[in-house]
Amino acid sequence: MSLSLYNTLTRKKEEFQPVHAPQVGVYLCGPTVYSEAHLGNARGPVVFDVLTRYLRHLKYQVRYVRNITDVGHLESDADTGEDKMEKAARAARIEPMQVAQHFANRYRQHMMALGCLPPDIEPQASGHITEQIGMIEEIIANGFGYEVNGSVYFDVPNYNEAHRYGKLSNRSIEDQLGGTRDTLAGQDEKRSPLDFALWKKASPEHIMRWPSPWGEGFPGWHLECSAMSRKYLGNLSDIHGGGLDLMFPHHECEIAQCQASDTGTDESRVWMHNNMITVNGTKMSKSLGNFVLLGDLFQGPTGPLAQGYSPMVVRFFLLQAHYRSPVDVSDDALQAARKGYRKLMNGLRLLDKLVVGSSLSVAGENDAEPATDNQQPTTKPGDADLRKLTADLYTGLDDDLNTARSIASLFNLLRKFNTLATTPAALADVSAAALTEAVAAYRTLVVDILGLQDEPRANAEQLLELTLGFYSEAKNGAKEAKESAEDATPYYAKIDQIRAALKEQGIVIKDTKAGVEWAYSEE
RNA sequence: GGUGACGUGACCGAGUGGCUAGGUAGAGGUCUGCAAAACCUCCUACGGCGGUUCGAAUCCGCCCGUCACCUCCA
Repeated sequence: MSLSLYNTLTRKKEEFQPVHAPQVGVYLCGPTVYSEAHLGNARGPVVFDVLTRYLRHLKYQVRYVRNITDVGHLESDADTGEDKMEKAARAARIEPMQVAQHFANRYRQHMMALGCLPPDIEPQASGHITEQIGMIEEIIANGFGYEVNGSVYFDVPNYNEAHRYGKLSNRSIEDQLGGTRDTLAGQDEKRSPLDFALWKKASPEHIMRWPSPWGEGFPGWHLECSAMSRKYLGNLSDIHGGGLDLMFPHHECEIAQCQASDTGTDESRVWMHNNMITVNGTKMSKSLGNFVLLGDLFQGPTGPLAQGYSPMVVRFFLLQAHYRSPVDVSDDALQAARKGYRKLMNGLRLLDKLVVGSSLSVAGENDAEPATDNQQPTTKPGDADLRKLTADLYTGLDDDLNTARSIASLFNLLRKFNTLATTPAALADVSAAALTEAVAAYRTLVVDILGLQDEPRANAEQLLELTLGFYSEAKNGAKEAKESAEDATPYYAKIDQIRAALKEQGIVIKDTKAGVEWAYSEE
């Protein structure tokens, strides 16, 4: 079995072949940090987290790059003065970089909560202005860029002569010219409406600006990824990804920039695009205002949802669908996911008992029949079924990262585990080897690859209060018994038992006039 | 207008032409002091109309419907 991935560039599933095995370079277009991340923003990171986890499981040496775009993109072509970052900064009366830092911090928190391992490199666009300028110079030198009034544009028609602009999104420039909508303002500098900015001259009020050969300005909207991918993953990375809505123009422009610069490649061998998250069938987006912010979602009711859902439930929910399918958010769907997630976690907790139970039953078997051969049979009748279920775990993942199928396989294996746990006869029917293998595979897939962890639902202090409640009841019982001259011994026994049990946990009970209190033991 | 998806049982959601997806909900049962969990059984669908085929949810055509991108967007 080997991993195959759907490549947007070739429009088919391809067996994954690293450019330089065993190294694998993965790039995911990260957030523009001018606002809170919403659920839709989480899908790509979760999918790519599973992808990189799985690649590592397959023994590849992965370098995972996920950028932070902290150079604000302009609100529109027409708006030459203010960009998103500056707008947010002005609203909050702080530095644009403070805005970027704030939302980058929030983003990392949310991603961590969702179980996404931090990327190996998290480059910031603002820290790679030099690299971006260098790339622009190459593009100009190669005849695919031109300067006008301190701005530099990418010459799409000219580029299209030598290469094909639109190879990723399957568009032709004729179609795009024909279908151009209302002429946008601020386009007069461009030779063609299809051209896009590589460098923009900063207007006097523009705060985020850097010096360049063309004067003070800031880099274009697609350049940072091309420049940073090249810097950290070389001229040709293995996998480049993002949301479907980034395919055009963002990724298309990235490819053009790489081909037009000295990079001279498609930037990445495989291009992957995750589908959108929808609300009532419509794409969740900032502009439509139908978004669910991650911070709100984890906390409680928000937008179309009547209640909150924990990060792990959200992660499981996202992984229950294939990444190229749209996913619709609703309370019904999330609640169903929550139950499924908990079922999977209960299974995780069952695993240890299962192995212990197995060895015990094996020992008992041998004790009962000391005369029989002491050697454990290497295979038993139940092994075939168990091994089949185990092997099936990865068929989904191997097929274009189909987490939905692998999760279905997990539930099938879990049913088997539950049967084994409750049916000694069935347990005796499988060999320790097959069982150990199955248990390890389940745990590896759930924890290491899908990145699902048990979320503690019970609060330790609340559980302690509960215990202290029973303690108080025993105390009262003892008191009443004493007053009515009855035997209080059973109550004292219970009291002592609770005190001893808690003491083992490092907790001492203190009977005060105000009531029962506790403290950490100082011993 | 161009490009590209998608329409699966009560809900969510996989699906490589023939073999049970899975989760949730519902019904019945086993187990159980009660309950929960677990297990077993059931409900078992593929937008419509044609076509290809021994056989199609799966391939082809048309129609209906939904969505996405073409403008910042994961």
